[in-house]
Amino acid sequence: MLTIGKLGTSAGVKVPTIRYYEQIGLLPEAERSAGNQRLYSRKALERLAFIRHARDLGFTLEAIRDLLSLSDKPDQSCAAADAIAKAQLLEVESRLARLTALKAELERMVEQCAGGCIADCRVIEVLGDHSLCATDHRHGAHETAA
Amino acid sequence: MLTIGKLGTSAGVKVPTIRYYEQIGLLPEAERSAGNQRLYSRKALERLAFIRHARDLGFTLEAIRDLLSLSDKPDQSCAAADAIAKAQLLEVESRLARLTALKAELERMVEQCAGGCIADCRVIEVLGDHSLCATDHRHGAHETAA
DNA sequence: CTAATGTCTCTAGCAACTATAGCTTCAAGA
DNA sequence: TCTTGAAGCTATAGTTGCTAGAGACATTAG
Repeated sequence: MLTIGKLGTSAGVKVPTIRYYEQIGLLPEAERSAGNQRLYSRKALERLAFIRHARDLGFTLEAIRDLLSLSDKPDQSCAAADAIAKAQLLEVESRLARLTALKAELERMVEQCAGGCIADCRVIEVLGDHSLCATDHRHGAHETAA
Repeated sequence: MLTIGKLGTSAGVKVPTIRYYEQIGLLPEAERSAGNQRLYSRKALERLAFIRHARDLGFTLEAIRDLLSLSDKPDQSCAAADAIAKAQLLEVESRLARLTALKAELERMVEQCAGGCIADCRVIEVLGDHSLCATDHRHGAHETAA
């Protein structure tokens, strides 16, 4: 059995984050030692590694919750898991498209800056006037995860 | 003079967001009508449009605060503004790189899923085992803005 | 045995809003 | 003029995914 610290190091997750996952029900309540400290099995480590990996891939905790409950039912169709992954892929693709446009706009902005004073600064000017932009980066989906 | 609603529509910013910007000092306190309602000038509209545009380009409110205070000093060098824009460009580029890796991994995952049952699902399997991944998307910078 | 480290709970904070409740003000129609 | 409905006001709490701190207890190395 692992203490919370060992578990965290093994899975690459910080200790308070593990407690947080338990608190929101993403991890089951851990067993406790005589002195009330959390103890974790190999299985718990696997589950946490799963969460960690899915987070790294940008899945929300809600999506991970669903994926975990699916992975607990090995006999069911994987259509649902597939759908979640596909949705995440779409998310990532749309963010990618948006970021690509942003990058182009920022590059344009930075290139045009001749380095004079603020009054002549293209950075400030472009920010103040969207019509100076080449691409349509308006009202984009603002994101939360990587 | 514009009411807060008109201002919001003109700038493409929601009314509560405008009040929030005022609250955190990004917008100056608005003038008030006899009945205590906020009233905005053309200048206020420009300032809000600037903020909106910068947000669309992914600048944080902190960065925008700096850019705004710079834009109020037209005689100074634009080096600082330039630096902020360049930092933002770097940010966007690093997010882009990360997202590109994520996309590849998600595509692999989704492609490999044969559509059977959970026990055979590549999506679940790959999530459970990082070593099945092609790229290094581990411990990436998790972001907040677009 | 003691000191250092690890763990415990609880609360509050971060960004950047969004939503709700319960009130007042305003503009337009009857 | 009255009334109704939209728009405005304040204040507070919620969102996501953690992170940081306080103050107390547990464990372990020397």
